[in-house]
Amino acid sequence: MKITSKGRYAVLAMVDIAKFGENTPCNLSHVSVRQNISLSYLEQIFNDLKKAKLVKSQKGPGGGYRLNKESSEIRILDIFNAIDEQIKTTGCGNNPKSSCSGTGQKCLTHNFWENLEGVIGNYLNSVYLSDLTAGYSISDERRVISE
Amino acid sequence: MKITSKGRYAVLAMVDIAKFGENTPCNLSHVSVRQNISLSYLEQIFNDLKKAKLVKSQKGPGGGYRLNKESSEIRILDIFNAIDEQIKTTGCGNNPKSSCSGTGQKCLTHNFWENLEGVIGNYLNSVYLSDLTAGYSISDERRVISE
DNA sequence: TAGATAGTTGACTAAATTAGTAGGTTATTA
DNA sequence: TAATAACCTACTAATTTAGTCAACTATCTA
Repeated sequence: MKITSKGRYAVLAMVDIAKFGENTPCNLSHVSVRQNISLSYLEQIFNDLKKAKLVKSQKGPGGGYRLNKESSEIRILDIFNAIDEQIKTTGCGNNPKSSCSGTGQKCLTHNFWENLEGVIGNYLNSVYLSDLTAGYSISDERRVISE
Repeated sequence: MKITSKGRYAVLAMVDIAKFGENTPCNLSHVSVRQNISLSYLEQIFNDLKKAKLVKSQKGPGGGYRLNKESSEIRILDIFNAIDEQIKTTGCGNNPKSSCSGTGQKCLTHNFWENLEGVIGNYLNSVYLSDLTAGYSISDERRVISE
């Protein structure tokens, strides 16, 4: 159960933009240095973010990226969707009608995995970019003591 | 944000064992056929499950695997831990003191990712194997409508 | 209008991980 | 003692990830 670096980077870079791009556009070289992410990789990510209209761009000197909405209107789930970071725990294909593991019917655990996806999705949908820039604290949620 | 097949298989196979192994040990060939999982792969998985004492084995003809506890005492998180399916969304190493992306300090999103891990962990910790054998329903939890 | 800046695009690739396969050994029981 | 089924280790093919590289286009400023 992991997140891809792309997903982590996308959220981190959006927080960076939200934080440093309030008055002036942020160019990716700066984001790259501040957050320690490869510039070329950032370019790919911002390509997706722009297509999803989460950011807008300005070419040329002094240009860069800015948020396209208030950070209080951008949900983390929006960022995940933009870069196609799917929340996918079931074994079946994208078609919701398709069966699990090619057996022609739902596997014994299908509903459970769907619920897990729901739990994760609900959470990502409930957190806004503005929550992160405000210094989201660990005490905001109970943590599980695993093991 | 995905689960590995190993993780999916482990939970599915445990449900299978819980369901079909009540009176007699389940041999993995049968599980393999019923759940459509490679036998050799199942063997590896059950090796881990046994080490974690979630199942016990019986060699020889008529042998197989059975649960080592009541299914109402086995949490899904236990299964994840047994096969080392980690819930890991932060970018930093295993050492909790280590920094994110080698910068020597926590990244801007660190707390958020930790919270996400907590949300997932709490959920997996709250569901028992017995919930799944009882026909866990999608209506047990609210689902998010994403996109 | 030249040159620098910064976004845009697409093709390519090394490394890591996943998802197995293959082949044998050991223990048990009928 | 033959069949069964767990146990164990090494290997590998495929996929995904996490980038790199190279070129192009738009825009601003001097």
